[in-house]
Amino acid sequence: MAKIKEMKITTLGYALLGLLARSEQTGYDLSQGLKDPVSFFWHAQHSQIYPELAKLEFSGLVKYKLIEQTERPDKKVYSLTPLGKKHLEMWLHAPLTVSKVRDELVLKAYSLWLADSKAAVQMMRDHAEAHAERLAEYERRLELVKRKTNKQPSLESPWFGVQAVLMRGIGYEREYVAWCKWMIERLEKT
Amino acid sequence: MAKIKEMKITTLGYALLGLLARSEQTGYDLSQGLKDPVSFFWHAQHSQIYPELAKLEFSGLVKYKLIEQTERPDKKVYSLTPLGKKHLEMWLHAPLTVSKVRDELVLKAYSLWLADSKAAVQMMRDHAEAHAERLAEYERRLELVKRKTNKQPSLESPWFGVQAVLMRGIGYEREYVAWCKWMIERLEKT
DNA sequence: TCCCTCATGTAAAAGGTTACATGATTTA
DNA sequence: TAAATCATGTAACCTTTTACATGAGGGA
Repeated sequence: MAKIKEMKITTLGYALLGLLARSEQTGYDLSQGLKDPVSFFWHAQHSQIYPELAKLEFSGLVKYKLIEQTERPDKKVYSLTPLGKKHLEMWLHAPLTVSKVRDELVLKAYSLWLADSKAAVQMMRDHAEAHAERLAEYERRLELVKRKTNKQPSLESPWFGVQAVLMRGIGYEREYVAWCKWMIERLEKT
Repeated sequence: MAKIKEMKITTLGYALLGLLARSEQTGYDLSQGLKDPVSFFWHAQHSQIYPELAKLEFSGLVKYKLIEQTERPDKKVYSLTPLGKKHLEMWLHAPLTVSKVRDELVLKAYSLWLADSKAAVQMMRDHAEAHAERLAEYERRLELVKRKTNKQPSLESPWFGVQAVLMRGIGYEREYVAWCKWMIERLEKT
């Protein structure tokens, strides 16, 4: 009656399954993948990824081939098992509550009536610039998707996922820049 | 040489200081305050707030009066000390890197090419509705700010902080709804 | 020479959620 | 009668970050 190989899959686990559904990868690759472009909505350090992969493997959701290398450390190339794909699909269809936001800049804005307004303007300028850069990067990537798929990916193509998250990223960053600019204007005209 | 009363202040600590800079409050009040409207960009459970307040008090950033009550449990009314205000202002002026986003719906969107598109549409509809409700709520609150401050709060008024975060909230939710609608359209026309 | 990339892990600490614990009053 | 509000806390657990650990090869 003992429950074997049953472990609760975390959101990070599903993030990894989602990446592996596209192509087999090493833990190292995945830690890069969770930077770019997935990093926009989910991120993790390699110290979290390696143990998570071990759990997924133990639960039979992923498997790996060991590739021996001479000039580089050996590597484990992970791929989805049919069970892993099934679990990923189950997760996709499960209901989800709205994710909570944590944004330290907005938290600061809440107390900005106590701050020096010149310093506040400078802070907002810096963030406007950082978000504008991200916006440009996502727009560049969306152009790339268009080129690779002839205008529009089909709904069954992994490129659809890329398009979907880039669209969200673009909207998010564009709106963030607009807010920073509104803040700057408000702070500047006494 | 021993370091006494020196503790690193967490972001939650600053969130609490920012609330106490507006008015003295109990831990209970603060846990409500971190729901509404601050919850949009920072949130915490009371189990995190009470120990954090104790730390802030130990460090001399806040103090409290014990109010004895007969029909209700006794309460501690916290307020900012001058040191607390100084630290809050220092934090406001400290540089800040861009906050990372964690959004499980966008994570799902990335793998949505594997899902049933009808179910996906339903999920997007639910989220569009939830975000539209928040949008309406923030807009209602912004109207209230306008009425309370005769159109526009001054930069030195705490209402400016409220206006700032509501503006961000409104932009965020409006853009989120727009993305959900774009997703629905894409998923519906084959 | 120093830093970056590839490549995998572990350990410790910090941050955050869920559950446990108590108990009177008010509202549905 | 059941749930919500007021009011404060602790304990256990889970998640995430930062630091420790190793080591070869390539580029500035």
